[in-house]
Amino acid sequence: MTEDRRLAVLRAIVEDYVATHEPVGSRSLVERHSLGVSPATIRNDMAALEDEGLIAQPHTSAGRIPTDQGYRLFVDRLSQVKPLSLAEKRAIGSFLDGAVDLDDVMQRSVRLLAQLTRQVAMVQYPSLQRSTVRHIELVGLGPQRVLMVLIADTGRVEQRVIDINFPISDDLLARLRSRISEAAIGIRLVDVAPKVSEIVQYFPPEERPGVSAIIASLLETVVERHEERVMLAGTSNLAAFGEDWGGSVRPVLEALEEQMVLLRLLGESMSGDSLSVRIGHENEVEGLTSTSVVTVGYARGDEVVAQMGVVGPTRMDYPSTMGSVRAVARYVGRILTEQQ
Amino acid sequence: MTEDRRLAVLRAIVEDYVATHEPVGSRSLVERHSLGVSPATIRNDMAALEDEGLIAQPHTSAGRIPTDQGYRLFVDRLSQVKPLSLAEKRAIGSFLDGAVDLDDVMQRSVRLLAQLTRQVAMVQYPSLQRSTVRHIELVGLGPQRVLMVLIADTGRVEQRVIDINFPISDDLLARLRSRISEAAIGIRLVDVAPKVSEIVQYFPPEERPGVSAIIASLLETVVERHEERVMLAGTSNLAAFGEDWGGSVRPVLEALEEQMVLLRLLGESMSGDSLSVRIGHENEVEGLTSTSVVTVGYARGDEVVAQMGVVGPTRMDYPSTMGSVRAVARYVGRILTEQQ
DNA sequence: CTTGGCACTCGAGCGGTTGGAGTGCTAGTG
DNA sequence: CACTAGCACTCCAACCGCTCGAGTGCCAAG
Repeated sequence: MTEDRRLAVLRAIVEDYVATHEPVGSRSLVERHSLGVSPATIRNDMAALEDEGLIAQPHTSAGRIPTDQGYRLFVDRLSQVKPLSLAEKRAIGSFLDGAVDLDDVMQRSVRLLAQLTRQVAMVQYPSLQRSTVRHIELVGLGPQRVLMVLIADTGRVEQRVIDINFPISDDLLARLRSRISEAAIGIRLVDVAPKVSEIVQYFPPEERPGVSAIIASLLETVVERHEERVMLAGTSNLAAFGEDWGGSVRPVLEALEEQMVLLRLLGESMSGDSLSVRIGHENEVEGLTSTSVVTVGYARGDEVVAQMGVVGPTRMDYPSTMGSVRAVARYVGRILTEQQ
Repeated sequence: MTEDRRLAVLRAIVEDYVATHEPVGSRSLVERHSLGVSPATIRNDMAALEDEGLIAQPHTSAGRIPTDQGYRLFVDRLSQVKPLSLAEKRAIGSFLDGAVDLDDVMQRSVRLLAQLTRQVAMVQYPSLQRSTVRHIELVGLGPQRVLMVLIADTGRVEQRVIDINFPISDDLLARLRSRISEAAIGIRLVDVAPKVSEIVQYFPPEERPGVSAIIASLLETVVERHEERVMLAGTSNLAAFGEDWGGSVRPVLEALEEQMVLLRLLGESMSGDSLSVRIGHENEVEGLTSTSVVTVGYARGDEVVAQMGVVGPTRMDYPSTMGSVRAVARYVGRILTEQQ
């Protein structure tokens, strides 16, 4: 079937281009892959593929390179996620098993991911919103200053210093703490706001100003503000593919410096724990339109709590990258699940 | 005096080269700076400067560029720290004044510094060692798990989850907390270890295993481990001077990704609050031998608590850079001092 | 539908040439 | 003694023209 061969040609082009970073021509194609036809035939197929917008030539009389659409089709229909080698699996284990903290787990996994894929890795902290509250602590630091510490079941710890315009006694603080704990512990953070808001009414009027200041601050801090955190690693890998790759590294670095951008990259695919691949212009983030982003959710128990992934050139090795990302995500998921 | 003119020539060379990024020749030098002598004279001076190792030519019949030693002399004797413009001063104020947290202050200042200098900025958190303990909290998370929160007078908050092999009751935890507080609050962290170690003896033998586990963990965590933290910003500025600048960006990015390297960069000059400038090969860190590092300490009250600074190409505008770094450091110091 | 043949295109690489910027040196001047 | 003018020399950067090879598109034949 001729259509089949065309796809085989596309696959071959993608693979060769990813391997060599050079436009691939009809001759070298038949030499490397045993396609059983002559270069001329391949040329016809290539012309067809070019009409369909799957490949392109940088200039007349050069080989072809895949377009974003070409990669898309390759990823969707022509490739399979490549499982890691045994050595790589072991590497994951030995790299991550020593982690003591959630912070530690996050940091190790992002580094690991960068190292495995030789690209820029990002790992999002487990979402606060989706976690349940395990513990809340209020500590008086001074007459008008309170430290609030919140611990989620994922092991995430958020702290914040709150300044209030009303003096707060230790006694009040203790009562407040137990009220809040009562109302919030075991509850998912998304659902905390209404529950906690009510508790103002349990306090006598003269205490309410301080109480509601703290509560407001608590809600604002935890529910709205730095809600999601992202770690980054492997930016030096940018230099490697920046050299031969057309564009300059600058806009990419700039984009990656913005937390907001990272969150968008990771957030856009909050669809579950299946691999998400966005290729070239599919990324709406300015500056990253010639990169691809591979992300996947990782779970605690059977609930997806956040995303991790990598950013690399569109001509990356998708099967391997997807394999690495998925493997690390699963391992992190297991760690999170085990350490109840 | 002929020696004076030579130095003037060196200064002119440095200034021109920093401005244009191109080797500067005798003719253009006399044109741009009114030195009152002819190019030929300048050439003689240049030859002398070259003999002294202060300037060099990339190849015969090209202009001269300063050597590391040339910059050194320029910084030490030929330049003055350039005060910021009014607009810049205002920018610092409006940028930093809204900060709510220590985290916030750190993050804002590092970004500000990157923006002002257009280089890579680093800011170190106030040293734990040099801080005094303001508050210690122990919170039971489960039968064998404790969260420890430590707050320093600088506003720095460190938290850590500790796993112990002995069950710990809430009551014991409370007693332990008050003992530790008693022993540690108001004490500098460097001096905490001996004081806190003693308190094991106040507990009955059957409780000692758990107690000493917690204390050991506390000391290890706070005194030894991630002791110093550094934030980074402006890596995208690397790309800008990577383009025309000889070397590739890669090794620099790699070096900057290592916390340890950053700490060394900032730590090497813990000599006080005076500006430190390390030029080119004076940096012993591999990968940064063609960059310069400008750092300065910032103080809380009258004690230097940490360092901040920037990394840039050796051909940076030293007076301005030094001005910016110093100004931001002072402002941060003021913020830290005011918000007791 | 496939294939071999053929003319055509275009970029990369090479060598030679030129122009300009810059130097060092020497001899001359206040 | 310090400075200057002039001159010969060097060398890079840019330009030009050339060739070579890889690659294409098309056509006619199997």
